[in-house]
Parts: sequence; C-alpha cells; structure tokens
Amino acid sequence: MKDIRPRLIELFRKGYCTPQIARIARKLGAPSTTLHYNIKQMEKDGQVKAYKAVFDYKKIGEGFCTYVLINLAPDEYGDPERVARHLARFPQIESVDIATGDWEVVIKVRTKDIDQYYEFVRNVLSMKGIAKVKSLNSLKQIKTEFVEL
Amino acid sequence: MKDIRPRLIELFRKGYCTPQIARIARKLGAPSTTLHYNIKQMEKDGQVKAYKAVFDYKKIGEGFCTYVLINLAPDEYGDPERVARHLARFPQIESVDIATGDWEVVIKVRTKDIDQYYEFVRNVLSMKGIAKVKSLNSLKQIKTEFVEL
DNA sequence: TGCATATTTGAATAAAATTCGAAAAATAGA
DNA sequence: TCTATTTTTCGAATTTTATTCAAATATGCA
Repeated sequence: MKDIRPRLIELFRKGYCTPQIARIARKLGAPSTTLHYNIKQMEKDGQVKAYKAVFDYKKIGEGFCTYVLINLAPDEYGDPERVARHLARFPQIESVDIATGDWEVVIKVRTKDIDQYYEFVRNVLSMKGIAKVKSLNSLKQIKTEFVEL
Repeated sequence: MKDIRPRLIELFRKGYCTPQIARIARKLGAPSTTLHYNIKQMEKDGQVKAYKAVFDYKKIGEGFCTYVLINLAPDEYGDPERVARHLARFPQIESVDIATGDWEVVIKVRTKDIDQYYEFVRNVLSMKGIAKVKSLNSLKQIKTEFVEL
C-alpha cells in the first residue's frame, strides 16, 4: 500500500467532498437542477463553508479528546482573537471559541493518546498569552459534529 | 421558492455528501480507481462515519452556541451513557461527551438566539438525571468541525 | 519459498453533475 | 393593482464523474 490513506484523511477533514444532488433529488422528489441551483446559491451566500468527512476518530488514531478551558493573560483581553486565531491553525484543534464567563477561550483537541496530548500541552498551550488552562477529558464520545457514533 | 433550503440544511447536517474522487486523484496524482478502492475500504472499516456539510451557523440561523457542563444526579453515575444517549438525539446538540473531572457530561448546543436557548434549557436540560449545569457561551466562533470560519 | 489475500490500475460502462435556455413565479416600485 | 425586473424552476443536452470489471502486482504468513 502506498499509504495514501493518511493523505485522504487530511483532505477529508476539511473538504474534498460534494453534495449528492441526485440522491437528494430522489429523496425530496424535486428536480436535480432545482437543487443544484439552490445549493450553488447557498454556497455563494456563504451559508455552506465546506463539505467534509466525519471520522470515527478512535479508528484513525485520534481517540484522545479533550476540552480545554483557557484563561488569557490580562494583556490579551483587548484582543482575545489574536490567541484564538493562532490556536485555530493547529491541526489537532477541532474547534476554537471565544467565550463569556470564567474562561475566555474554549478549544476542543484531538490526539492519539495522553502522551501526544502532553506534547500538545507543552508545545501549544505554553504559548504567550495563555495564563491558565483547565482540561476536561472525554472518556467517551457519544456524538460529534452532529453525527452519533 | 418552495423553501427547499431548510430541508437541504437538515440533510447536509449529517450526510448526503460524497467524496470528490476525481479531484482528489488530480491533487494526489493517483489513479481514481485506486482512491475509489481505498475510500470504500475506509468506509467498510468504519473509519469514515459520514460525509456532510459545515455551515456558517450564524447565516443559517443557529448563531447562538453554548458549551454546557453537566453534573449528573448520583443515581446516574452507574450509567452516564443513558443520559448522554438521550441528549444526543436532540438536533440542537452538536456533540455529547462523557468526561472526567468536575463534570460528567459536556455538550455543545446551537440555537438561533438566547430565547431559543432558554427554551432548550427548559425543555431539555430539565430532564431527570441532570443535577446541575454550567453554561459557557460562545461570543465568537473561530473554528468549528476543523473548519476555520 | 509458495500460497492466499489484499491492493493497484486501465478500460469500459453507468451514473451523476453541470450548462443552457425558456418559462414560471416571486418581488419591487409606481 | 399593474407592470417591469429579478429570481427561481426545470427539462434537454452535454460534460464530468463514479463505478464495475478483470488482470497485474504486491503483501502477509506458514
């Protein structure tokens, strides 16, 4: 095997998929050209950001999932988005939100295991601007990205 | 308009998409039949759960996003999955995790606005088995489902 | 090594997406 | 309400894509 699957996973994580217009047409009993028009319109309006795959993350070696609640350093309060945008770049991070309440940023992280998570903590969460973190570890993922596992 | 778009959104939330094999073949410089074989294999192995769309949730009227940290009633400790599976059924809930630490369950909820979220709290989070909740509100979503917004 | 199983690949076929154009429907303005 | 303009629908034709098939190659294992 030319080990093409890791590359497929990378592409599918963010895109490289497309709507099944013909199948939807059959399901909804509408002409496929009408659906085509509406879908393209939704894409143009920016309602649809991407078409992508959802994985069984355990089976692709990313079974260790953590929510990290983050307190920023006070000098970042003026622009929490700076840190957030920087975090969003990392491929292990599924989501980044700027939040109200006790924590300014909430991220969801996927790694292979606790060792890789420790690497992530050392490399990423040590960055300037992050004052304090609280990790919530997922013991079992029941639903993700609207898909039940 | 026959108002077909809400129905499209419902279908795309969980599936009704498919890989773009020809495009991937061009990108990776591999024969499309080889990719076809490998993709089907990954699907059969259960590594791929679904192909779906990621939305700009604000633009589809689901801009209010909340992480809810949940404490279960002590009599649920033996089987936290019961409550978790029940929660996973609700369409407003993007993800459900059983977690370690201060909270037993973590969910991510999407509603139109704070009023709809209040409805959700009253209808769903009032359920038996949930002892206490802490809501973290997203002020701004930077990345979701691995897609930067 | 030798055998069974899994993977790669090109050629042929089947299915699907896309384009186009015309008509219908919806919308905005007077 | 009436009319002009824009948006949306949808069938037919075309282009592109996925899928099937069969043969060749590679891989794992005894």
